[in-house]
Amino acid sequence: MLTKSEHTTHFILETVAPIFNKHGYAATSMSDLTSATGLTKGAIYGNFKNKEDLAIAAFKHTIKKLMELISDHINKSDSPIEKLYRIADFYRGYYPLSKTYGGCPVLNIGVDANNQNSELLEKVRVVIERIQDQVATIIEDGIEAGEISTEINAMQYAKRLDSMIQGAIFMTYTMDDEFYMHDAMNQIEDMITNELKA
Amino acid sequence: MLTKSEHTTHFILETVAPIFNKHGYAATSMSDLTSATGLTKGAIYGNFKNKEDLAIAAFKHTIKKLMELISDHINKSDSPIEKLYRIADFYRGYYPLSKTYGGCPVLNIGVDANNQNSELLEKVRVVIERIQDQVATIIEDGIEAGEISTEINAMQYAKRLDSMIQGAIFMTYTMDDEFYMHDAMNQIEDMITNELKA
DNA sequence: TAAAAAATATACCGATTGGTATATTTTTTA
DNA sequence: TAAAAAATATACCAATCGGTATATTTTTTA
Repeated sequence: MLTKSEHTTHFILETVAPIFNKHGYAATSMSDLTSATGLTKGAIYGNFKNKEDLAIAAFKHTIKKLMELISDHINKSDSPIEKLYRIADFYRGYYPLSKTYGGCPVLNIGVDANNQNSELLEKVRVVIERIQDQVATIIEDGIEAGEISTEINAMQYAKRLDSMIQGAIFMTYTMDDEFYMHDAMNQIEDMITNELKA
Repeated sequence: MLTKSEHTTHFILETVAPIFNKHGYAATSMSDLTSATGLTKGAIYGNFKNKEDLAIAAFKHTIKKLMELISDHINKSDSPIEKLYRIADFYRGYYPLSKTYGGCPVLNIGVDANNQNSELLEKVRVVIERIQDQVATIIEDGIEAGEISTEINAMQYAKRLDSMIQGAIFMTYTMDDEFYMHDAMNQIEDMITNELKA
């Protein structure tokens, strides 16, 4: 059973994460957070050392939830090449989904933390590397299974896909137009079919 | 000849634009700007209505300089298809170049302004649309000149290229690794050669 | 259920925020 | 070069900032 403070910690993160994600670190004030949670500074500072610690915990909280969602979606299939198609399929619905978290945390916190908060930036980098490692592993599994061409450099391809996805996320949010996301996923599916398949 | 205040206005924009671009709107304080310029609030508020007006003017200032650079680079060739290759070539050097402006203003201000400053976001959108229109026009010229396949949807392709470029910019900055930019430009060159060419 | 401990609220801190009214200086006009 | 105008500096404003010490309340332990 969760203790009272564990409940409060979770509640604070759940409430606060979308605010940091939407507005950025500097533009989010502690009073924004107290009024959103209905708690006082005493409660928040009792559970988190300071604003930066809270922002980092909030980022990790959102990432954990998102990573579980995408993992669940991918692992509905066992075939590596099918898993890649499933990644594209997941991101087709990413705009409305990520909106419920206040936007894409990798994009928003990545840009926000650059030149501003090196500790937070480092967390973003670790997440990006983890995502790319997972995609590269799927590609390598596909090569081993004979589904994917041996010509493919798994890590390079994982980075290329990640870069295309992040670009589509940025454009979709900035222009408020899902065309970018859908077009990028069409392109990625074509790449899987025409470049990756053995 | 420039008047005194025109000089000052230009000097303020030149000094202030990279700061807004790097730190974002909320994280940039007026005292950051007075100490960077060596001017007082009186001087700055004499030339700009308020902080938001200054941020908008600073964004436009950087965009104007960047657009001139890329236009000059592209227009060294007359052939539409060569112009497209030249776009890729321009962005190969974009990381060190844009660093001198405090980063990519479209990416940084686009993310920063979303959910925060609708007026600034609108300026970013107008710039993105202008860039895409110019690329689409080059593609259309290429189709008319028989250099580019008639199968190509110019506007769709311009958006796709733009999205890929923005993704590469984000990844390059966030990971501090030019691999992403170079790999994306290799990919774009391949697309021009294998998908666009008539 | 009473005492101890943990969690939360209250009240406050000095520093900084964007912005302005006015005084001073510099530049331009005549 | 003197007067008018423009540009800049100074000094100040109320509001808000992140953070903390302490009081109060709630929860847990015994």
